[in-house]
Amino acid sequence: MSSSPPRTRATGRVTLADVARVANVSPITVSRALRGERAVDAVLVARVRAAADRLGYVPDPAARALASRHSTHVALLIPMLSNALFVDLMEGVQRTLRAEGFQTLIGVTHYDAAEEELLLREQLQHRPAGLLVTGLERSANTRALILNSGVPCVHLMETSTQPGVYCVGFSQADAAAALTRHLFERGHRRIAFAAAQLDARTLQRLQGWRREMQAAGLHAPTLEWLNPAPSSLALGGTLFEQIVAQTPPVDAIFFCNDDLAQGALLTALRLGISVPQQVAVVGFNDLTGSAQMLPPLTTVRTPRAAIGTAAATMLLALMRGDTPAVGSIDLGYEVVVRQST
Amino acid sequence: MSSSPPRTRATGRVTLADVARVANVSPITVSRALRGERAVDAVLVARVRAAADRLGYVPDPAARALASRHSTHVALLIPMLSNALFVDLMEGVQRTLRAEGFQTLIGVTHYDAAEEELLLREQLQHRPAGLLVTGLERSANTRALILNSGVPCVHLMETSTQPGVYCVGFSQADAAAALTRHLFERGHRRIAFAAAQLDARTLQRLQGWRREMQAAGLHAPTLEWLNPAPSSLALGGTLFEQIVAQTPPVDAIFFCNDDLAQGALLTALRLGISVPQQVAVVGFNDLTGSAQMLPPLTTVRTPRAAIGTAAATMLLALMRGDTPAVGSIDLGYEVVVRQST
DNA sequence: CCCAGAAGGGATAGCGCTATCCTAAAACTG
DNA sequence: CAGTTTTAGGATAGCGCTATCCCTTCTGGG
Repeated sequence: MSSSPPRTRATGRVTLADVARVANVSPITVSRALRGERAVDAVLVARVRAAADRLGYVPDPAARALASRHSTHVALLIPMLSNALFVDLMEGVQRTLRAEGFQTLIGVTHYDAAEEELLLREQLQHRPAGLLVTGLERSANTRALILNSGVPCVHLMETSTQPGVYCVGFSQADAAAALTRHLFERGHRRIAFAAAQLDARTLQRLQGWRREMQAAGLHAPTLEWLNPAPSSLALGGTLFEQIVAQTPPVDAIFFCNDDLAQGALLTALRLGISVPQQVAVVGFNDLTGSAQMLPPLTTVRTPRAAIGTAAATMLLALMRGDTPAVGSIDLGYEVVVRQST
Repeated sequence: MSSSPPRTRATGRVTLADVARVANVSPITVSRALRGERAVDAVLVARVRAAADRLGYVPDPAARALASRHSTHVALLIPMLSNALFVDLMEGVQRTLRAEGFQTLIGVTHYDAAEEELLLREQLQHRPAGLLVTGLERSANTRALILNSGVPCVHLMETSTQPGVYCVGFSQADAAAALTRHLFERGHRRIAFAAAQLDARTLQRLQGWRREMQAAGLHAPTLEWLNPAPSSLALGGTLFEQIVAQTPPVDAIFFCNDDLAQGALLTALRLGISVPQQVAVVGFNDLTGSAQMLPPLTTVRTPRAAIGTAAATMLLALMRGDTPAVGSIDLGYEVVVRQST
């Protein structure tokens, strides 16, 4: 009984060398055959494949990363996962990257620049193959960190004309402006803008609203309700109560996010304030539930999943060493008119 | 100008060897000093630390994984991220693991056993240091995969008395039973049970409700409304409409999840059906918005974040090679009574 | 028919770290 | 104080893979 299995390594793992032995080629040929790297004779490729399958060979990512100096990890930094927006984004990213053999490592920044920098530092230690970050606004420090790392990076949710900066998103300001014009069309004049969190994208929406209000000569500072607290249904309700108590009364409220707007609609029901007759309400992002509200919420549908997919595709190109033809992809938005206006 | 920097490697990376040279010790001593492995003289540790700081040394995780045959990755498999439940779970896990230097890799199974097996296979190729999976129910194949991998594994959201199986969760059936008894106390007799998705935990809740209903002699098959479609506000509304149309009328509805219940409450408002006067409504999980509903929703608060934290802590122990004193941790639940009952 | 160039296989040498064994000195034991 | 054990540093040998260079064979043009 001296016949022993062909495993040689102490770890008992099936290695490239084992496959090479069985296929009767050199290890490097196995490596090339399996990766499709360089030209390898079709006959040998078939033999290698067969041997690998028979032995149940699985390449070791750590060894691969060490030898090639590239991991198969992509770091994705997003502000929150309690916002469905970012869940959709993440799923689009993950699906696309996974199909190409990349792992997605998610970091949640909680809208905190310092936290983002820390997460980035941690992630960069792991030599990610690529980087996906939310938005363009970050500390000079963090920006330098990304640049110096040499890791390809795509920015999500916004657009930019800056050369060498890769983005996939849409114009938050334009979307907010379009929604504001929709309120004008419905005859609303005193339109309040209520916002929470006050991150970069929220402020861009504020700009879009302001632009239209000022152009129409309707802007007034007292119409701006900016609260730095995290966005929530409860806060939306509170803001709504405050805003409707204001004199002279507003005839519409633009909430910077659907969850605030949903909270407002529920509070309106509780207070017996009729929407849109007494006051119209709009939200932003078209989150789950907005269509089920009473009345259903007018909002802006944003292409989150598509942004995730497109950004991941762009990153894949960058990681391959290609230079994308366009550095900034604008995927647009869509005003969804429902009964709240 | 023959003085050159001490970097020797072609990659330009600061390595352990560089630190060793500067600290005037052997590389293995640097390795031990920085990891706190074995006893190293305090003086040397200080010297190594100083040298590492000065050079900006960052260990290479790939090399580390290759040499030690352990990655610092933990795979977390969850059914969905669009359910806030799992987001809370994930955040608890990630925070705990990150503090100990572990990376969390999230896989979303979409409640699909085949998808779960595929994800698991992919993850195991990366030699994770640990595994966190949702629930106990999976194919024999998948269970064998986990067992044979030898990777420590903790199961989330449920409890078990089986030896060698590590769990952190609570009894879904008991929680559902408690909520059913609450409805009894409120005088309800004809209590429908409405469920979607029909995953293992949903069915456990069904069992808990059935147990109480049968014990009270109130059970009837026509009270069970089981829909395999994914849970959503819209589906909750549809189910509600169907159930209230039933004769003889039910006086309460137990929705297996808060999103269904929220959809039901909104539909009740639309239809002018008063809750809880005409029909009481309860949900499960106490998700965002349930407290803001009209009327606020009676539900069961589940300790998601705590489950994530406790499971990660247990996994850390297992990865260290320790055997936890208790294999199954029950973190309980809390019936939250609001105005919908 | 000779030679340049391409195609395809392999040998070699690491990637950066840690497991393992070894050794010398220090700290015990009775 | 000889003999045993502990402590702590280091040498060695990989972990499993790929980058790089080299060599042979084949192709086609002049």
